[in-house]
Amino acid sequence: MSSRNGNVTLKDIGKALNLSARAVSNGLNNSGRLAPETRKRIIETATRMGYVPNAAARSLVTRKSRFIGVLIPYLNKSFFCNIIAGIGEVAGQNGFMMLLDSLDKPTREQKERVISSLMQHNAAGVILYPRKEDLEMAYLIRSMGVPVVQVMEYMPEFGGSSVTMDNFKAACSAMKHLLSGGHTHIAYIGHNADNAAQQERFKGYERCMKGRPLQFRYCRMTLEAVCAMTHEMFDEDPDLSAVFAASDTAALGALRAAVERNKLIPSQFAAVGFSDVELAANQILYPLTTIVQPKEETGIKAAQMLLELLKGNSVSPLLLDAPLVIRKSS
Amino acid sequence: MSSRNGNVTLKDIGKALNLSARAVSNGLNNSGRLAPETRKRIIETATRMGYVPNAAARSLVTRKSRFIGVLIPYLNKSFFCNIIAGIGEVAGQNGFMMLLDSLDKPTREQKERVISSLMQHNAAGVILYPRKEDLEMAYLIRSMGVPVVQVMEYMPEFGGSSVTMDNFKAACSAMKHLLSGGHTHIAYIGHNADNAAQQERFKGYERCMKGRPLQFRYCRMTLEAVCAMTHEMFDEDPDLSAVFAASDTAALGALRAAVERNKLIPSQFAAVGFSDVELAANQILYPLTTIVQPKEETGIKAAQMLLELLKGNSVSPLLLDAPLVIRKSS
DNA sequence: TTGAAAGCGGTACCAT
DNA sequence: ATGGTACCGCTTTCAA
Repeated sequence: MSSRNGNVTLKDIGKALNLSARAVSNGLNNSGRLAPETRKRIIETATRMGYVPNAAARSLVTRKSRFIGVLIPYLNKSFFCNIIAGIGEVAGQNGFMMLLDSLDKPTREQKERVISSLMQHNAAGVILYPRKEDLEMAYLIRSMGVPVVQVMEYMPEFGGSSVTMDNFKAACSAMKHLLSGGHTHIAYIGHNADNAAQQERFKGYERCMKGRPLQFRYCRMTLEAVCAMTHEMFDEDPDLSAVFAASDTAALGALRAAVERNKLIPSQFAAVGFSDVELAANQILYPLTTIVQPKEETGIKAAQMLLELLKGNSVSPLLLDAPLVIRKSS
Repeated sequence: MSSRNGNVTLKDIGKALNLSARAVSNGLNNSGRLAPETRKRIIETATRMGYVPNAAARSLVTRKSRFIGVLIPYLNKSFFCNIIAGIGEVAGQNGFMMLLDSLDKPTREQKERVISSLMQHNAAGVILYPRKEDLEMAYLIRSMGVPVVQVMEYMPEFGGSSVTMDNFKAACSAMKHLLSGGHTHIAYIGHNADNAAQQERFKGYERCMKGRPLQFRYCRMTLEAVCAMTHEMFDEDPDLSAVFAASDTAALGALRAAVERNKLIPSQFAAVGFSDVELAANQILYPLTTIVQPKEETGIKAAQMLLELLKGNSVSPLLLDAPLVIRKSS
């Protein structure tokens, strides 16, 4: 009698209209055969009585759900939130909900919990920001018959559907920009070398340097660590005048080192980052030139792709453009 | 036969052990009376067979769910992600999932969709970052018998459980810090005045100014807008030497204006922000002194509070401390 | 201590 | 075109 969940069932509506539950179900779902007149009366009465379908009951019998599992490494970084925001938008518009799980702790226990929650709720599909260590989990999910869409990164061993961006091309556009600024001593700062996207960025750097002496380092992506490392690079090559970094934080760290050495930005030192996270544009002094990873768009496209997959349609991998936005750091 | 959702049911396990479904259910849930020996065998067999409970079936019969609705204004800001990360952590540890909804579009349609999704899935409880315009929705949720915990902000008209922070006290600690730095011409920059938290921050400013002439503005919280406005304030009061802002972005905007006027930071101009979002610490030149809103902790405590509520325990509103972190902007 | 059976709210198949 | 009915997987009440 409590109004929890409306407590109005199909049976109730049927009783009110002298119809069977089945008729009401068909009426509301636009399925089956039904006199248009009846259908109309059903819909009217349902809204009047405040009917709300029970997702659990429906899911139980259809063996389907309207849940999209969303698996990302971290929840508390704006980068991932932006992707999620895109997914959530499309999901919501289509009556789907996200089941969010972060994979920050790569323990066996956490992975099992994630898989378990997806299975318990019978997730219809999964959107995954993949990392090497998640490969096994991805296979497990697929083996349950659940379609997986990879976003932003891509595990070629796993294959399948994906929404990614052209890291090589993006890196080249960043490099061309620096080269056209007259820089010749350009260093690359990356995060790790065993990740496809990062490798592509480095390849873009390498290619555009066309045989000029390379200078590159891999470093933990904190302002402080990168700053210290950039000082080392200055010591090594006093003519270093630009950095292309595989992340925004790294680019900012390099800029800090340059500022500490009293170099003028951007004439004596320039930096280009990668991602366009919150930090990039919101610098007091040197808003960062960077590659704009289309985070929200990636989420949107991935959700749309997954919905197509769920309809049984086939889809092709999608490669989005990542433009360069030029600000004051270059 | 497909391994989707394991497809192993209680009945299957019962068959394998020559037990009834009920016995198995009781065995796995540690409920009912059962021989300890039997219980052990049940659990063993269940794990061996890869049993995964069907959340829909359980929810259907118990009329409960293990979903926590999480309602926030925006998904694509790090501030809210940090709160969500805290909630998700506790939820996951307790077998709950978040149902995330953002209320960015304050249309009737979006609100109905949000309510509908909560009802369809029979959300056990809701964590809400409240804004004035969400009051009606909050009442609606409560009227369905669903407990609501407010986080970060607080609608006194609505009352009930909450995890917030002492904005007045925090503002005072920021002001004391500025005053102890010798500043006397201190301005306040706020966002809007019809929000309890913001009002408290202003009150803290006002109180600490102890009758000194106040200078305060309300402004859209973008770096550019605040920067322009700060220039106006400098024109009005050339002795202005510090700003206490109700947000980090605003503080950064003020700093930019000061830098543009060639003021030395922090000796000639100081700024203190509010929140400690990603941007604050990650500035190339002037990492921001700011009040640290305990975002993740707020999420954690709110989730724990909601779980207590769901157990039928009573809880008291929680007021967290928000420390000042001193960086280079002051 | 355990089994049998009913029923949660839907959907789908089989009649009529 | 519509109604009756079985059943999805689980919990719970009643019997044994």
